[in-house]
Amino acid sequence: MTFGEQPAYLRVAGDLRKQIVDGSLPPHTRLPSQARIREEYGVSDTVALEARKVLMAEGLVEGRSGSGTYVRERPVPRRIARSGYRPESGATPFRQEQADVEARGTWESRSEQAEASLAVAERLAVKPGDRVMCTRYVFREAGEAMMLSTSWEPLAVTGRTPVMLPEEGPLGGMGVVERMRAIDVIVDNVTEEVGARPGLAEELLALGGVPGHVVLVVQRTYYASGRPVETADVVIPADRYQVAYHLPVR
Amino acid sequence: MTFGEQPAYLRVAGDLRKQIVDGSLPPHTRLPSQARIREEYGVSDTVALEARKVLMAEGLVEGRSGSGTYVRERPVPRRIARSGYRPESGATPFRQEQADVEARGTWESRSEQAEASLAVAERLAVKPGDRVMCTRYVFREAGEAMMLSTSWEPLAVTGRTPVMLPEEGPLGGMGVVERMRAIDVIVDNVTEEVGARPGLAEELLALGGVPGHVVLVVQRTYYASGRPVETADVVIPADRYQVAYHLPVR
DNA sequence: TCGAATTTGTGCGTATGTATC
DNA sequence: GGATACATACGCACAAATTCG
Repeated sequence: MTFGEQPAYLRVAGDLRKQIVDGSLPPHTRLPSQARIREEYGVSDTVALEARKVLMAEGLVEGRSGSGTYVRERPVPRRIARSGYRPESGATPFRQEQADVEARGTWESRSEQAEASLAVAERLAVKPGDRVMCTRYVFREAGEAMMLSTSWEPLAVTGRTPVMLPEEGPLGGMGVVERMRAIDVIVDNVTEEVGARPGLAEELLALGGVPGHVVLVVQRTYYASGRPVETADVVIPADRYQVAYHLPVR
Repeated sequence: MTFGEQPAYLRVAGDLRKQIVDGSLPPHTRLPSQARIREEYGVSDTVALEARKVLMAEGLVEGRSGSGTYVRERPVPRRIARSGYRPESGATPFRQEQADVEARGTWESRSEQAEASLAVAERLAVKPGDRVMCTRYVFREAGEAMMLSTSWEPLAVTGRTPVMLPEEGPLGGMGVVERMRAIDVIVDNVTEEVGARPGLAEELLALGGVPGHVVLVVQRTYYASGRPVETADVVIPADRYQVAYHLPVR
């Protein structure tokens, strides 16, 4: 029966997907049951099942045992600006400006001294086991957790200075660049490496997500004259946020 | 037969997974065929199949039709540089330099005129239905598909010029900035919005993945004096690549 | 409260196509 | 060409959860 090119279950999944994305199957509606799919498309039970599985794997629908398969809501992700660069003229129509999440909501943090792991040591260009200050953050936006961050700073840089603890003292909570400048460390570069993966159970617990949700992971490292002075892992739920960069060309 | 707690296919998948992660089934080795799994675990063909599918969905193994199911290598994701900024001094120890994927491998493309959808029109600051040139790319790195890209350019900018078709003429395949410069459009800004989601079945088919795998999606827009001149959706498999930005501070 | 119908999730057996060795 | 193995497909069965009369 497969005289066509594409497997039957992909054809069925594709048709249902089209109905979902074009809005004829809006969120929270039930899509046809396995039995109805079988009838309407003239396919077997296995094909109908496999097609549903494809859509579930894509996160478009969610199966509820005994009830049905429902179209999931997909909120438009908001943008989190990740670059200090801003256009010079005030009136440019960059979309970015419209929906930027204000960098500062509320946050909690906890700092502790630790020894640099292999991975952190490499990122900070120190030896594994060197003392670092490790700080964990939970950032909230309107009460809702929007990102987790774990930051490491070599004590070789901040040790025995007023800014050793990121969230204490007169410059507490001021940001890496400002704090470093206070001890005459001029941050002039930053690298951000953006990856993505399924969120870990603990992360999604903190972020109010569901197991299987995707998270963005930003590995950020600040440099002062080529020397790394801080590195951080930022974990962001990808269904609610994206990260935006604005760069000059040439 | 399911007197245990968890489904049989999960039990089988779990046992095989353990052998993979603890190294007794190293990369490139073949795991037992469906028939052998059926015998060794005393389960049906369906369960053996389902167990293999779980491992494939997790990206741990890869099925090769007619040959077997093989344990995949799990390389550290490589970095794709997304910014033209480079440090001035040649000897800086930025990790970024070490593993950058060379921007140009091989690629295929197909262009066609189309009408701007609502979303594309907004990104290009044109009216929905305006004519645009739509080009789809598949980029390959050592033969393996590493990213998909769909690009839109308003014909109001490139129409009736030598660079209307991105991949033809003397500047074919030269990149947006160069092509635009040839018609006196000076690209001076770019925004990149990075999100992530489960890949669609067709995307993962093209990228050699499996339904459910995570992809990074970069929405890139080039601007010339505040006017959008090109926008693109770049789809990248997140298990193999991450995107790297290198930015000056202040 | 009870029970019947529906629906998903899981499992079984089989058949065929097709890629690889 | 033949043997092997995966990929797709069909049909069926049953348990658990949900819904509804």
